[in-house]
Amino acid sequence: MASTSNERLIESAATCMARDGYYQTKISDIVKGAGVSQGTFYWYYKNKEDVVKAIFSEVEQGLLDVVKIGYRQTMGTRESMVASSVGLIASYLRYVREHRDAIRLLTRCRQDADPVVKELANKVVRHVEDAFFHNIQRAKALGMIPEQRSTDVQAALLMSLVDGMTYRWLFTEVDNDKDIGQLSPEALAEEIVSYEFFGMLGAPEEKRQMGET
Amino acid sequence: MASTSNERLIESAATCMARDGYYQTKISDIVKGAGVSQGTFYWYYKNKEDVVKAIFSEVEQGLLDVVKIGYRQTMGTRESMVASSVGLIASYLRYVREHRDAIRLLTRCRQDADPVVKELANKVVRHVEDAFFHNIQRAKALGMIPEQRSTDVQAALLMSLVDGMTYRWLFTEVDNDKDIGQLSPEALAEEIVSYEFFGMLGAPEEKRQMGET
Amino acid sequence: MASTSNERLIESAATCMARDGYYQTKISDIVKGAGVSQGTFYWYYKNKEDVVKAIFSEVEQGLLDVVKIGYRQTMGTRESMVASSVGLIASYLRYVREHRDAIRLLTRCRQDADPVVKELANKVVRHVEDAFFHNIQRAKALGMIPEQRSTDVQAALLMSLVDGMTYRWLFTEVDNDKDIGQLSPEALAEEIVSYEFFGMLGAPEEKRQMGET
Amino acid sequence: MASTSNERLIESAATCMARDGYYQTKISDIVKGAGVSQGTFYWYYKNKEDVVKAIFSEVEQGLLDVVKIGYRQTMGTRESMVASSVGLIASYLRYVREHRDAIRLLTRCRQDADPVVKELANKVVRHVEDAFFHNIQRAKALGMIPEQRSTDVQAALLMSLVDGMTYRWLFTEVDNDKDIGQLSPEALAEEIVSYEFFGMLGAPEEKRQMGET
DNA sequence: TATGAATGAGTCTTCATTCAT
DNA sequence: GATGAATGAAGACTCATTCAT
Repeated sequence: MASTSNERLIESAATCMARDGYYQTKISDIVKGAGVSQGTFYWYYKNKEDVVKAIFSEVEQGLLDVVKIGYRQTMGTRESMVASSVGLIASYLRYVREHRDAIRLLTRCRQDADPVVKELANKVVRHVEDAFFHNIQRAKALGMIPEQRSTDVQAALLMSLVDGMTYRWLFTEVDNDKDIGQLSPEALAEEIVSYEFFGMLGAPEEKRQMGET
Repeated sequence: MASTSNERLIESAATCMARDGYYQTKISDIVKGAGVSQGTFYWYYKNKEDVVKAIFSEVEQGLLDVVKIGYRQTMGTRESMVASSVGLIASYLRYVREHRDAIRLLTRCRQDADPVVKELANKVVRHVEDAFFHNIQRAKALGMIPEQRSTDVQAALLMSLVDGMTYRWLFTEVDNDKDIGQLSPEALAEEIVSYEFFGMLGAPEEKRQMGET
Repeated sequence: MASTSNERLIESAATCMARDGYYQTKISDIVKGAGVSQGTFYWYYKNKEDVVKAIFSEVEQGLLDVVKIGYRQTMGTRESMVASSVGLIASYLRYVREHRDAIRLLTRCRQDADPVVKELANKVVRHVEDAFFHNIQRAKALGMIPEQRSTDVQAALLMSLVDGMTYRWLFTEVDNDKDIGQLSPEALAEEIVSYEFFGMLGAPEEKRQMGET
Repeated sequence: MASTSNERLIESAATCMARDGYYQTKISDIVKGAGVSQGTFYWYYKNKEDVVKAIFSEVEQGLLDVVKIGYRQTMGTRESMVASSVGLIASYLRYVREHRDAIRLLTRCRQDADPVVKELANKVVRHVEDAFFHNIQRAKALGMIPEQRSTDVQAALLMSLVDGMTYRWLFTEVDNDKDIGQLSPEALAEEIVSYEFFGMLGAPEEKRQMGET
């Protein structure tokens, strides 16, 4: 509770920037949110760029920790692969839900922030995609996924899927969003992973079911 | 040739805003790019919001025209469905490549622009997603796609895929981007559609091929 | 009378900066003095540095025009040399009195201004000293002044004399200043030139007079 | 060795202010240079004005001690007068060279500092000029210098000479300054005194030498 | 239609100064 | 004696917008 000025500043900065964007957030908004004076901001940070860096470095590690756990060591059945993927994506979704502000800030800054911050944000996301890439590569090496398709493209497709759905899930206003925002992390993860592995046509058993119907 | 001030303003605005973002683009940048005076801008437009609207209304119809062609009327084989999807996505990609600036502007404004413009941009994208939704629904009605999964979610997944890959394809610097930026619209469309229908595990024939190897 | 905003700005800037110094002069002071708005300043000038440059380039030419007239072409008597020197210094003094503000600004900026402005101010003064140097050199070439002493040092001594006395004459408050501030340009010029040529011991005829007394 | 915080503050203040000027020197610069904290400054001094006063009171006495030694008691030859003047100016130059920072600070503060400090700096210089004044007056009383010219003006001329040349000698960058900066205190003193007494036309013996050549 | 001078509110940033520890 | 966190007033600069011509 008796948080330090510094902590209050970081938190307020994340909240404001997630809500209003990097450029639209004024230092005066941040300090108002933190309940400190204008000068105090500059005691801790050189400028806006500086706070964002601090926020990013916190979030990057968290994200990577989650994604790297997905690294598969041994062969398994297709079912176990799918199940562990669902588990991975679900942890990812739980993580981002816990860190909504930082994640939204990250997403926004990839498009709108000054060049240094932009590049930093993209680097974070690139690191996550790299982790996805290695997971796919490993699955191919273990013979669990066919090798025809480019792993680069597949990692990009997966990243697009996860990224886009995360945004829809967390940040799109409900009335526009049908029911996606209501899904549990696990349910959404299941949808994503099903799509990831089987596409719109679904898993064989699903197809079988369909054939039977 | 001798384009009007108005045309030059629209074009300059699109270029500047695509490059710098909505808020970061100054009226003075736009008029500089258009080679007219500050006052002239205000003769044609009330403010920044006003130009963006003009740009958006141009692009929305184009996008919808492309997507609505994909609306399937009659039953066909799975192969023809996939082929026509590839055709659809490829036209989409060709279209956005032709209208890079407007598309990038649209994408950026969904996240960073004043509320009215933001909502406008999101509406355009929502319309595209609706078109996807109806295409999927129709395919389900024709029995070409299993019906278990929520069409809402599937449309969102497809939109994420198309949106994310479009961004990667057009706007990410090459060195970070491996070879995605180099793909032809057709090749990229093929990758997306394959993923869309069959996921990472690939189409049955691909799996068969793999099995035979 | 109906002077332009630009003219009013230049004049106000010179007045303020002469009075308060480069760094202590606020843009808000300048615009207040000019009776225009803050924004108007920035329409005409990039910043403080920019106005000062404009002021300096005006004054430099004026100063050089005065000093260069002193360039002696033909041999003459010692009396004519002294007389023409008095004329030169007197015009110089009249000029600086007419341009008090610019001159004071120049003097202050040689010590206190940002590096670019400082260097600019010093350059102006160096040009004046160069003109003095050439005048002395020419007088030596014509055999009117002994050649033992270094012309560099002599020019510097003369510059110190003129500079220091100008400052005392124009800018030192009277009560501290005995009667120097009351002298006419011609009287002060006569004092300076007498010292310049004959030093404290005075001209021969003066010495003679003294001897006779 | 282990100098006190107070000593370190004084020294740092002199260094910073000599280099950057009164107004441009921040308290934070001073404490950085002294290696103490911001708060410590305010333990010893009320504000910037306060430190400068401390610095000035140190330097004033030193300067006066040097100049007052020049006070002539008894009649002598013109040569001895010149020689003792050279000695006086040379001590002065040695002194200011030893106290460069304080001297530069003093010089700068005469033009740019807040009114109290400015007046203080001017008072120091006025005291020096008074000492010059009395020396000249005494020389006149002893009949060693003609009396026509105003002693006030002569003292001011001498002060200008000494002041200007000191500045040139110590503080002007070499490449702009030809060789003045390279002179020894004695050589420069000789130049100044020769000019002081005989002006540009030189001493009689010099003129004779010239005539003989 | 078109110009560009003029405005002033809005922000970032600096820095002397205070004060609890 | 000494620290350094905290303050807030002051000042530079930006930029959307207006308006007379």
